[in-house]
Amino acid sequence: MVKDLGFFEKVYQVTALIPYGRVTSYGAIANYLGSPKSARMVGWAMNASHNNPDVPAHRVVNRKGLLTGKHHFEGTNLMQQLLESEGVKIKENQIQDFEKLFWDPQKELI
DNA sequence: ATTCTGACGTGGG
DNA sequence: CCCCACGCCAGAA
Repeated sequence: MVKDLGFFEKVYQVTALIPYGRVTSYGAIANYLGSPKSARMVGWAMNASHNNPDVPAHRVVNRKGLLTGKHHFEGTNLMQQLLESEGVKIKENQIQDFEKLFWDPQKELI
């Protein structure tokens, strides 16, 4: 029996469900977890997601579709490369057509 | 226990 | 749209 999943674990679970080529925001995940005010914690969780290779942290950006966490990836544009390899267009750290690619767990993951 | 931090979000100007 | 200030809360030291 799995013990009570911590906040981080939950974040990983949801993040791992983000479809290929889609993106979501820290706030959306936090909202889905029932803590809309804990968006920062989602980012913090991403910071600790280095142990979880299954967590596509590059598909999580801030509410503007800006790659604010790219500096936490190796190199200077690994995050962008990963996204572009999935067909996501990025210009100046800004995801193009962010609204179209946005994946809201609360709506899609009923 | 206390203090600080942060890959955010919102509201006001 | 931009900029600024504040709240938020789990984890680390």
